[in-house]
Amino acid sequence: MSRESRHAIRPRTLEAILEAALRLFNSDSEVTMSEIAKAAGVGRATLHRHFKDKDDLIQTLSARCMEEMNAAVLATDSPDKPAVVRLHAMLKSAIPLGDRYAFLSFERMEDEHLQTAYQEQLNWTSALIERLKAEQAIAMDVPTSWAVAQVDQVIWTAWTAVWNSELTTEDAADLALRTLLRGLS
Amino acid sequence: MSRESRHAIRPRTLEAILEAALRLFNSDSEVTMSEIAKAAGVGRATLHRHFKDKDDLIQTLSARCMEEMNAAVLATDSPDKPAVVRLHAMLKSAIPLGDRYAFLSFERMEDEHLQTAYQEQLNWTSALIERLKAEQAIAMDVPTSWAVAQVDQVIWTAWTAVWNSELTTEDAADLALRTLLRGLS
DNA sequence: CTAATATGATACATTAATGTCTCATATTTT
DNA sequence: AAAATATGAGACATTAATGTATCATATTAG
Repeated sequence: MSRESRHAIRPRTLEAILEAALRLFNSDSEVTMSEIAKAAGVGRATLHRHFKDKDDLIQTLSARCMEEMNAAVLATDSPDKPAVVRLHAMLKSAIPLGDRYAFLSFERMEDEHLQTAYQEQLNWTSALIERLKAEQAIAMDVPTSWAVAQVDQVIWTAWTAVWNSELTTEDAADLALRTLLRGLS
Repeated sequence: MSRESRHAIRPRTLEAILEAALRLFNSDSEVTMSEIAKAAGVGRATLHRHFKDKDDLIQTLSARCMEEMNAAVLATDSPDKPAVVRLHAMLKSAIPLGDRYAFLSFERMEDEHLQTAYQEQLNWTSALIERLKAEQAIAMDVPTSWAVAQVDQVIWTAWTAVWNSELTTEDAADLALRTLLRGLS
């Protein structure tokens, strides 16, 4: 929402738009503004009133997803506990937000502020990986970048399994934790 | 190339187009035919002469990627050897084709024939997972669908690492194998 | 070398999506 | 209840991508 809106946006309208946009972008990245408006049950003009263009919408949605991810992970984090516990908590928080995760991964991030925020996410995970190594939960000789990538991927895989009703969130988080700890040991 | 071309296509032209298209689609799914033509060093008219529309190009490219994947995997497969050996061989073959893999995963497959071919790929992997279970290389209680997803994801992760010059193909395949076997044990 | 033909460049028409505007209606605020 | 204002619907203009046709040139095949 870069445009200094001449109209304030109603909460319901904003939520409906962002929810529909997230869903549609995840099922097909080539979505039109018309389709988003229709799926959100909102007039096309309303969309253009509040979002300058598709990039503006994507940027707003990206920022929202990033905030939600950060908030969810930080809310359940306990820096004092063992890294394994923290990883488990992180997975349980992040997996239900897998759609946000996927969106952030797929969309190109042209916005610099957002890029650095995403980088901080990766750094957070990197730091956790290092602690896992220090606590000998995973092997030292596994490249940290590899481990971080595995964490990213397993969140997406777990979310997909949950979304397909193959697993519950709990089971998916447990399986993800086990897969990661053993796979990287 | 659904259109019964009034002009035959020259091998170099076809290769240049498909190579450019694969590269561009993987870096941004919203690519125009113009961009593809330009990247391929080919006239825009030539593109439209041989491909009815973007879907036609995607379909042709998808079929090509599928064939290459199948050929590469089957060429190095030894059905008689232990499943672990077969998995390793499969990873070594598939990782260098990670870009094909990614393309097939990202693009929606509207073509029915292609969908079944992709499903066969997944079935092949499923069968391999079952044999790994039978040979006690991985745990019985890991859902096969989870294991298949892990294999898919690790190929993509490994290819990315290779593409980023973080690992060699050999190292990536070894790391992928190790991650999978331990992670699913 | 010559004929056949695939290509590139250009011009042109068509289409789909975008972005803007107005105004009646619905919602919220006071 | 009345005023303020966000929304929906539709008309409209603009733009970007698409798809087609022509013709000179380059490439290939004979």
